[in-house]
Amino acid sequence: MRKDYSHPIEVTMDVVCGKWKGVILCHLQQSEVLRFGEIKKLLPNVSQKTLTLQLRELEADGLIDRRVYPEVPPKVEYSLTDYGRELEATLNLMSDWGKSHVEKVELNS
Amino acid sequence: MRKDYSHPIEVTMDVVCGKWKGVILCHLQQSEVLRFGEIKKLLPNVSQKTLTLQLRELEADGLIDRRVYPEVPPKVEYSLTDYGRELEATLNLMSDWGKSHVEKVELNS
DNA sequence: GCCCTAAGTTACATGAATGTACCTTCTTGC
DNA sequence: GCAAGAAGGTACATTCATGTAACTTAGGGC
Repeated sequence: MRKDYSHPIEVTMDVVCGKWKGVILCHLQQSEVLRFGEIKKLLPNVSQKTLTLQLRELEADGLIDRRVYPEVPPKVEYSLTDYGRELEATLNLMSDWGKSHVEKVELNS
Repeated sequence: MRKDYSHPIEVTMDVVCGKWKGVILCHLQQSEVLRFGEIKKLLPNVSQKTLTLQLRELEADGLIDRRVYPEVPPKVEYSLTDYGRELEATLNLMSDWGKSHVEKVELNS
């Protein structure tokens, strides 16, 4: 953990609020297992370095599992841990709210 | 709205992921109405400028209401909009997860 | 007349987060 | 023996979010 939190929600936000973390988690929810390259294709605008970093942080926080196959070329698979799956309901609510927010904003324009 | 989103969860994260926004929303959930100074006391480490900015952004996104009383010295009250209240369940889940994450991390140390 | 008050604003500085470009690895297919 | 492939690492640059410090406003209490 990183610092002093005055409210438990800050913990969750710290863990989830990277620029790409939410989307990564959502995709892992749907697909169970994804390789690095597959995730990269799903997020066309993320850079290699940043994607690696976001995945490492999610791993360090215990949300995802990283399985390396000692092959060449390399093969690395990512999946949600049980612990990460405990965020499923939250992530789904956030997606739903986001969808309705988009619709709301489009109505007013 | 700010940019192209590839997934609806990005919208919610954009709206909620300021450094102080989650906590502000949680406090407004509990207290109904808070003055600027009260919020500031609840977040002892936020700077004046940043707090103002976060509140303005939440207002612009329709989550909170800002009521100015034309008095001197000024009086400004903030409260959740109905729309902001639709995030209640999400915020509560996030708080719960955060609490259990803290407990989990403390066990391993 | 002067200071205090609450909720700002402004100009400037800093740091963290993210991006770009290029290097590495070893094996298989040609 | 050369290139391609997947998943990185590294050095450096840039951008974005926050922070600091000082100024503003106008009425009430002294």
